[in-house]
Amino acid sequence: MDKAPPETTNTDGRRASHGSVTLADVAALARVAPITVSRALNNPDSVSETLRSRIRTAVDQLGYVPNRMAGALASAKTKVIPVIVPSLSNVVFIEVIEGVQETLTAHGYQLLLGTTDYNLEREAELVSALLGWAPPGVMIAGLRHLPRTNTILKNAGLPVVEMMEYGARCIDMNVGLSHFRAGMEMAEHLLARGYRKIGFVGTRLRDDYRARQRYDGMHRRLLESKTASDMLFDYPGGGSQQLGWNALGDVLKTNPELDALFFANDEMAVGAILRAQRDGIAIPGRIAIAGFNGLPVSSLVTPALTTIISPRKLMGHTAAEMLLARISGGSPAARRVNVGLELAAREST
Amino acid sequence: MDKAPPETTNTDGRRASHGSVTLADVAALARVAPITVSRALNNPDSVSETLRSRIRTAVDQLGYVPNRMAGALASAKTKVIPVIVPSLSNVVFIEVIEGVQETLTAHGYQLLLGTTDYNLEREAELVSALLGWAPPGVMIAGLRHLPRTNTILKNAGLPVVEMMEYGARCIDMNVGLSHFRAGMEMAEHLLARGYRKIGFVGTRLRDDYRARQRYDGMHRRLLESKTASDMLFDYPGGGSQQLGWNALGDVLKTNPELDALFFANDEMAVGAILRAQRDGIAIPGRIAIAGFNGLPVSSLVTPALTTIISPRKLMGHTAAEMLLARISGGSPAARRVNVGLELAAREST
DNA sequence: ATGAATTTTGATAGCGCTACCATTTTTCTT
DNA sequence: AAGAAAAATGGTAGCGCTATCAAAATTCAT
Repeated sequence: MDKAPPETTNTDGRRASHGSVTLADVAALARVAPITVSRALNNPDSVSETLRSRIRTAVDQLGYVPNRMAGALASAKTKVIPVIVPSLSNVVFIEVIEGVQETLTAHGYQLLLGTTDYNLEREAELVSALLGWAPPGVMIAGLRHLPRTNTILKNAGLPVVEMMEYGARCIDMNVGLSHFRAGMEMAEHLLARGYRKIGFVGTRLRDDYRARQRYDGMHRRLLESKTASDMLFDYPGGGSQQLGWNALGDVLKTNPELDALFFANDEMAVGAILRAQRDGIAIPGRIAIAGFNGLPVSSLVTPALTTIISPRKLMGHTAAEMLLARISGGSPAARRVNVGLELAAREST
Repeated sequence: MDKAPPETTNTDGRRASHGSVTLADVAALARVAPITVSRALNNPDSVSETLRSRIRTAVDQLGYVPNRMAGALASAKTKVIPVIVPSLSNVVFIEVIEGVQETLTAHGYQLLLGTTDYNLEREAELVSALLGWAPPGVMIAGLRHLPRTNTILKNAGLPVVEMMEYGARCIDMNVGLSHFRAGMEMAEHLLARGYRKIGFVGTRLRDDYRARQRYDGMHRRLLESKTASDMLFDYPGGGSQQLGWNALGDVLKTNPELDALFFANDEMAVGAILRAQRDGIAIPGRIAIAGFNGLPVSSLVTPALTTIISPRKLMGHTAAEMLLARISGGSPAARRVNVGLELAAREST
């Protein structure tokens, strides 16, 4: 905080980055070689106490901030990890990111965020662009990508974790849960409670193929039962509470024969419950409602929402830990982890 | 996708970053000078059509991904912008980030995410660390930082936008709203509806000083009125629906004389409403409830929640636009923007 | 005390890219 | 057609840091 130069450009007119205080300046002030300063900062134990403290003083005095670019370029190592998710509007991704962030931060890594808006083309571009940062690993949502994306990631030869869904084939590592199975379990539950005409309400199902997998799971189980049938409702727009609110009205009007609705997520399901409350529609009397995710709100609404709880933060933690394990040369406990799911049977069904 | 080398290390045993295909390789294949490839990629118009297509072919054939570190080091420019927020558990920050992300992405910038967990010490470290990426600008939540943080940011001499709150003194640019005013307006509203004993329910108010400012605003207005009084409740933990749910019970038991509760955010307020619904507590008959933020759910609960709507995504967009304007040399329309707020008087009061 | 093993420090040479200026080629002017 | 202006291309020299190996200083063993 003493004599940081106000100008961003050097006096000689040549390029300069930010504070313009370089490692060499520190070295000069501390009367040591630049490489020693580098060591003192990155590997303190390899420098004697004397020099270390002299260097620390110089660093503080000059307000030196290491240029990560230069360091990364020289060592071909960074501590920035791209995390690629479809969207930030969905709480689910947020919580996974949170888990990832917590673990990464604890190990001194930074998170470089990319969103694809469920567009695989954009995902491919993003992966390419982010690889330009020479990251030590990549975290990405989903198992389905363009062939191009798979190729790029495989060729990059770095640790990759695919998150959110669990499946047989992954690029490198995989942490998630089976959405197909989630759908089956919910179908099982609804059948057990006597529902026979079940609607699945989702949004943008062509893009959100994980929600679609839940539908497929449900559909399969209902087919097996031979006594029940389903109906698929696909709305445009994000899976918000407002959408669930609207959907309940629509569906009841156009398909009064339905006796249960399985929503693609808790947000929508909660919206539907709030609508039912407002309009005096009996749940589960008139129609049963189920969701997916196990958001905290699901247990607070009346009636409490039947849902499938997914361990989102755990997923983030696990994924980050696996990645870090691989980065530091070791191998993770397992290359594929199914974090599982838990059906919470509550009042709404 | 042709001949990407499987190894990460060079044959000569020296360091290599990722794909190891460099600009020089592309140049060799296209039979031009490296600098021409650089130009073809960064400033296509300055290269003839002939060479440009020859270079593009070479790039595709080799699967070349530019090394951003090297580029950034050489040009002292990056397209990565640090965004520093207290937490990801709060929807409010997410929506601002979303807005920021949309605008930044549209201009080819990347978002480097940092969270402080409401810890100013950590914030200072984060700022320092992120400046090491020589970013062209910085976005940070809040106007209150450690003196050290202010110094670092000012000395860095780059565009800085402070978001979320609007105030007189900012490091460089500021986009937000006045939380003090929000508190006053809510007090005004509650007074107008005849409430006189008002509780403010928040969490971690020492850290979340913006919530505290809302309380201060309310307190001031109530003092002026001379007829009303307030009471402050400060809970530990995050401001979740569950916490609002619990708080309603606590507060009614220990302070039955209260006739209104102003929650620090909509999440808590909605939790309280859901609890009231479940327990048959009349709102606003027994007690009025108000929130802050204007989350979509606030208008879906019964009774609909009175709240103050803050334009969060707009804040993110505006902030990002101002920053980009400054980065590209221009100056933003204004250095300080008050995005304003809107009180939605609904059924819960 | 003396040579060997160990620790600490330094000199050198890039990492992959772009700024800067010089050179060549093309287009324009009269 | 000859020279001037403009456009396209290239050579050189770093950006700030760290890997590698070499040298110096220290500690250890006998």
